[in-house]
Amino acid sequence: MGGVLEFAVLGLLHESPLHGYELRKRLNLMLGHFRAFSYGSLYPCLNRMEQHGWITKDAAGVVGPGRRAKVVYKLTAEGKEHFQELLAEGGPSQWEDETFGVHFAFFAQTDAHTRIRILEGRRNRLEERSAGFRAGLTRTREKLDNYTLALQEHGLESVEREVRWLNELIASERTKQA
Amino acid sequence: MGGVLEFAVLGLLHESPLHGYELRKRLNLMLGHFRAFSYGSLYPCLNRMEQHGWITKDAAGVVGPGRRAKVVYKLTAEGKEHFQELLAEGGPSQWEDETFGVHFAFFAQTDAHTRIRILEGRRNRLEERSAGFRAGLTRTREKLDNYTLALQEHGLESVEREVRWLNELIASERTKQA
DNA sequence: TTCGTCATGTAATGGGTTACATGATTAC
DNA sequence: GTAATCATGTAACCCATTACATGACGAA
Repeated sequence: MGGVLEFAVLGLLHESPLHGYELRKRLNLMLGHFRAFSYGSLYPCLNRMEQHGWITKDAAGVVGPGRRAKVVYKLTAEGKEHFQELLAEGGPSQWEDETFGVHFAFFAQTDAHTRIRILEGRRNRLEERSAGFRAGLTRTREKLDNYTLALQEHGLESVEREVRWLNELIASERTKQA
Repeated sequence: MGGVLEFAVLGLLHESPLHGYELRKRLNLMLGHFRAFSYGSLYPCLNRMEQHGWITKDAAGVVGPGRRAKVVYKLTAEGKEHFQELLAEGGPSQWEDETFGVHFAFFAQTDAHTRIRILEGRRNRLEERSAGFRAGLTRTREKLDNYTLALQEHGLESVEREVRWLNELIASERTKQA
């Protein structure tokens, strides 16, 4: 259960009902470089979500004999509630690489408190990581070959850059609050 | 088969024989933020590799009654050969996010030609991606909310930054060649 | 009439994680 | 003696991909 895909579907359907094909396009457009989902995971996921009662499948367009229905998925009341719960969580699972991006993409639907909680959690998580990087580098610098070293240093800089970005976002959230 | 883990194990055992626990530590140290592997994937992978004849399992230390052996894994001749083949590939599969880092970490064991081929492939792959980002941004900029926009822009900058890094590496490989 | 894109799905497979189970060795 | 870390594994599960199968609709 859980999973990024489910959350993203909930978020997109929250804006408007969609059918699977369109859903997938928006998903991959929105998540850009973070992830790309295939139909092989999307449709089964939609079915599971229907069984949970979070969405409904409605046939759209003409459904004659020998015609296949175009299926439009729509959030139910329970689905909306479930999405709100997930949105408000802001716990450690929202700080991971794969999940953070998706949660961030739906920040417009959250309150400032949750936003700041997630942004700070993410930043702290990354700061731990960069500390680990630095520790590893000072400990083993001379034992690493140039390529491994270059990789570690580039990784460290990437993390530090994301931390700066998060700090800017946090600051702007705070001034918005005030 | 294939997979990042297998390649990384081959690469580490190429340097020296190791037992599983140590292997995992080095793996996660070397790959830093890229990935982390658990024993639940490492040990089964080692078994598969043994069945392929790429590595051997040797008992190390005292093995008395009621004592468990410490198992040291070692590359076979076929294993070395297989690793060399994988190293020399430099095809599209080496340009992906998950694989590139691992291949890069073993660049010291490759020749300059392969290195440049992989670096350029990776750079081209990322340039396609950043072009896609830019296209998406100009097409949908006004339809996106501020958060989604911020995410896309940060993603774009990350990709552009990695492209610059790769260009520097490529340039330095070329001067080394000359 | 054929090509591209829209559209919906399933089956097989892959490659990993978590939680569990067990035991040895080291440092305090 | 006990806690931390070293050490080896298995079983159940998860979440995704690939390849496949099918078919509608619009434009050239």
